[in-house]
Amino acid sequence: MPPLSQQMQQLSETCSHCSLRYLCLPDHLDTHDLEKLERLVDSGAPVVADTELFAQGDGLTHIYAVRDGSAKTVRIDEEGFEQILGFYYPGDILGFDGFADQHHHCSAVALETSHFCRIPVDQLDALVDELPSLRQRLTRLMSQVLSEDGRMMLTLGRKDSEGRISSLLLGLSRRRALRGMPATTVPLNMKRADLANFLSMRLETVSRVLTRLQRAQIIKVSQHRVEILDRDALRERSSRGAWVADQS
Amino acid sequence: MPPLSQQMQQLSETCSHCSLRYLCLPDHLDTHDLEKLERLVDSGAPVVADTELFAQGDGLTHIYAVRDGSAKTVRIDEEGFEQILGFYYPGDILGFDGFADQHHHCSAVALETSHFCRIPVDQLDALVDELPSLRQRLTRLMSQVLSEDGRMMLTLGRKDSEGRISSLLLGLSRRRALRGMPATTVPLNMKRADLANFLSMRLETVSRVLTRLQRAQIIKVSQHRVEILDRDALRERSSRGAWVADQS
DNA sequence: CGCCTTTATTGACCTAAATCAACACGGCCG
DNA sequence: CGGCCGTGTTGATTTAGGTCAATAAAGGCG
Repeated sequence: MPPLSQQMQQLSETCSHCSLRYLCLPDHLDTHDLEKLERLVDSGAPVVADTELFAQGDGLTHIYAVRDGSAKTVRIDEEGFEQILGFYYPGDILGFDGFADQHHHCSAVALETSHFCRIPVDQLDALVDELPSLRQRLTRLMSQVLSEDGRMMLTLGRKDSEGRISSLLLGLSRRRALRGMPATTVPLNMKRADLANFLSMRLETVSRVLTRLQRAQIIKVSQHRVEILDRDALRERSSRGAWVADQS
Repeated sequence: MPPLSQQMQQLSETCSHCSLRYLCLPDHLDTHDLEKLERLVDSGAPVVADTELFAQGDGLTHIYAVRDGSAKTVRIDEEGFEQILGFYYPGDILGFDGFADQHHHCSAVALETSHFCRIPVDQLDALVDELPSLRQRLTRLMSQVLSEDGRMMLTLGRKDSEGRISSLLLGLSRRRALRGMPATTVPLNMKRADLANFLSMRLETVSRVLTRLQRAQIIKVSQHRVEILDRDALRERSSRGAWVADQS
């Protein structure tokens, strides 16, 4: 048996054996195309917590897939305001927004010590011209993000604090389920301030809502881990908060 | 001289002569590639106000480019809440979010009597495999949307009512400038309720803010048209409202 | 281990904007 | 021309959640 480090290396570099291949880029590629993609992928050294994977404004050289661990993307707008745009888990792709002008429009930061697959954009680009299946896969992934963004705008715009937290928890739980992980336990690896920023609330409010939901026996909070006790109640609250729009 | 109808027909179907080609799909395509794209484009009949171009859930058969007029996209989420996702002007593309699963995730509705270029997705898809330049163009356009969505989330999350309205007005103005139209006059072709829905405010608040800005000599409102009198002040207010996030 | 910094919770107060409600305007049709 | 309905404006009241402030855990480090 090869030493562990070499084993990991191998694991990291073969999409074909990756347990996340159906979530990630490789989905829907045949073995031949997949091989070609694999050759581009390079799994770098582990990225420690709070380290930037890429920074807003950087040229777009790579896109990244989360292998293990987690990350957030942050954007600082023209006026200097900071907004967390999303949290990313194994199988998620980081960097799509850089295709617009070949520069990243947000920074990506590891939430914990994590591993990422790096894919050089120029080579990917060339390969995409060669493999229609890969192009289609990329298009779909981007389109998915688009459609999730829509959902997020709705959450930010229409839901009250309880609705936002509930939606977030359900969303994280759903994404865990997709990855075959226990969906009743949701680890909140990010800080309260990150949650608050992402949901556009104050961290005091996040705290309050979490304890309120806990008192209502809907969740059980323990520092950086939430147990979902009553999923239906959570769903109910995630929509309750939303207000109906006026008729146009 | 050919009759007007025929003249328009011709105008509609040749991207090469379209004044919007640098905003729209054709940008960066050479004449040869452009010709091939042109053959796909079909400009249908005029779409009257409040008519659906496509409906949420419809299969993705075409994507659309606004030729003249304007449109909005609306999404109704699982819980029945309605959210306007965006307003679209000449040169903008509608339908990108359908690539995820070949179904539209929102409806598109004309705000006024408008013309759209229809592009059949299956043929576009085939052409994209053939023309790397077109693929790149599409990727960039989608990526642009992604990056604008980010900006919008920031607006919805962090800005107060004045900031939201100001940002919207500046945004619309900027987009007019891009199209070579007078940027100090911004027509608000949508209803107040649409504005309110889009910005996640109540229509009363929209009204109040507009009059407040008018009283401050920053804009001049007349039913469905806003004159920007003091752009700097508007810019100032568009950021003033935003609150700073807690440090992570 | 104990100190100090960072992160999280809880409380009291206040403000922006939602809500409720009345009213005004403009266009359309009889 | 006058009434009516859709649309927009303005006012009074309420409330969710932001703000300020104090306290409590938790984690890091000499």
